Amino acid sequence: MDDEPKPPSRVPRDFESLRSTIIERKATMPKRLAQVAAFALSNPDEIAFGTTASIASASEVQPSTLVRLAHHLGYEGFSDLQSIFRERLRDRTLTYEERLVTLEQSGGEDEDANLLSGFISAAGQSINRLAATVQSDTFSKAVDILAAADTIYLIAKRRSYPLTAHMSYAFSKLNIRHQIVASPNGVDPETVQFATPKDAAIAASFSPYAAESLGQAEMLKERGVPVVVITDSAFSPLASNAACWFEVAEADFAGFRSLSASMALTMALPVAIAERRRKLGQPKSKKAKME
Amino acid sequence: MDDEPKPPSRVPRDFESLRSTIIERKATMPKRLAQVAAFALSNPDEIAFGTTASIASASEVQPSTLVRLAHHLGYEGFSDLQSIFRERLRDRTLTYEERLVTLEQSGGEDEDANLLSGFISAAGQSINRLAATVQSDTFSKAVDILAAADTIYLIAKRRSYPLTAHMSYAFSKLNIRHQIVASPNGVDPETVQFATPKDAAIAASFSPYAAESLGQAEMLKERGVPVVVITDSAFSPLASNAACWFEVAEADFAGFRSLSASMALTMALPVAIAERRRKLGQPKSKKAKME
DNA sequence: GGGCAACTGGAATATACGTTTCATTTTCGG
DNA sequence: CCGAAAATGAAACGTATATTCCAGTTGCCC
Repeated sequence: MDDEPKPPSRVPRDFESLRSTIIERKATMPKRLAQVAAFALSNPDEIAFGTTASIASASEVQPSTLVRLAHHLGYEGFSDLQSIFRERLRDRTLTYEERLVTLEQSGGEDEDANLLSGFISAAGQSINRLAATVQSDTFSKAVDILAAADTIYLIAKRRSYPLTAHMSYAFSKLNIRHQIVASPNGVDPETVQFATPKDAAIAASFSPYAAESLGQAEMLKERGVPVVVITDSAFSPLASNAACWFEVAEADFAGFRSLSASMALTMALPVAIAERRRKLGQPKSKKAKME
Repeated sequence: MDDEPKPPSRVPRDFESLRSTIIERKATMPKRLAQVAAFALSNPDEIAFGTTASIASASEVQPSTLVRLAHHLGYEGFSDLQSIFRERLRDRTLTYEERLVTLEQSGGEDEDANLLSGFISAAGQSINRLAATVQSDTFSKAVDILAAADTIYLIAKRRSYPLTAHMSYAFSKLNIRHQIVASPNGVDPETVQFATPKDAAIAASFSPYAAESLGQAEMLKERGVPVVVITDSAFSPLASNAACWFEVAEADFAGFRSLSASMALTMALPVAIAERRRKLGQPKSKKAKME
């Protein structure tokens, strides 16, 4: 009955602590309690909005079990437990989509503002999609390859060029030897010829794929240089040549595709590479430093 | 009593329609109804989770007024109205922060993944902040200035250079005459000297401000060239020289600041300029086309 | 395998909730 | 300024809700 006298372990007052607590204690819980606890974590919104009756039938337990779970976790009752699930939704920061609706409405007929909000929205969508689909193992593999490289060749033309521009800056700051394949005097093919299998490359290209980028990536592949690819689909001609590749689905607006997601990726890469090298005693970057 | 027989105007079933409906009809509503309707729009979470009693006291009306509002809008009762506010929270897509917590937990000790999620998170924060703080009038003013310009000079060094790189691409695609102030052979000061008061410039720089950018912006200002500035605070040395300026607060991670927000802004600018010129009979871009 | 504690299901209960009702006040046209 | 209609405040009402209680079942230790 008096389950709650638990002075040692404090009761979680925010969703994340509650989540950990449940995961931690689930193994030692009675069957029905564990059952409804699992349901709660996979259907948090159901707990937030439902009633004891509705949740009970959805999770196939008795309403009383919900109260028992709450007591078991140290809460005063189901309502107390429920408040945690509600707080989670309550103060959630607005998504930009929602903010932008407000912006659009306040702006009224202001076409400029609509344009701006459109691009902001596209950027947000891209970021969100990246966050949802990121495969961390692909990222790790890319870092493996690039951290082992002597020189990293950077290939990205036209719309994707800003990615290269930023990576070049970051690599420089981090003492990582690299070479942009974008000369003003047309010696790109020759630049690529200098690459050896001890080097590596990052190639970014999105539909419609720049012919130059494809050709250069192809050439590197033939020379045995591993190429890390950032592109927009599995059907990209770049993907087939890749040692590993990222699929980044950028949203577009007014015909201009966002670069936000790719940019986040290309910001993370240099730092991750530097970090990896630091751990391994920086076999490459040290060399680069000396010259 | 029978308020609801309103076959013509359908009852809004999603939050945004409800919002519009309320805004539209607020003027013709009785005092108390308008009062609680306004409260509902500014405290939607309160409606979603509160009870008639709690909402009534918070908005300083009687509980019955809530039911009256619901009926007035055509709902079956308060609970029906409340469900709209709940749906809004229910299916809201997760914020990346939340997704990334999951990513971090699933990734466990994976440091690479943490780095990546950090950059994604920083990008998302930047976008969100921009969405929240955008002043559309500043944007309009910037477009006014730039649409009237003969040639647009682009100034952004080092970390901000990708912004210029993208704008140059977009301007080219849109047939807008521009000049990047970033020559490989050190003639930037001379380039800037060509500018006249009929031109305009976009300068982007963030702390620590690149001395070159400051100097060139200053020089343009002295020559009477209006400068649109993108920077990170009102105290930026660039802000004082600006014809108009944007404050963009980029989040940073691992010492590298995100460019997502500024990038969204610099994507919107060229399109907005092109659009403005199209409306005004493209007095400048036509000229640029001919030469 | 017996006995005890823990767990579970289902009904009982007190409460809090949304809603309705009605008296009072306010608004506005004549 | 009067009177009808609308709007409002306050209390009463029925219902659905969270919670408790108790009987039945399961699991486990001695």
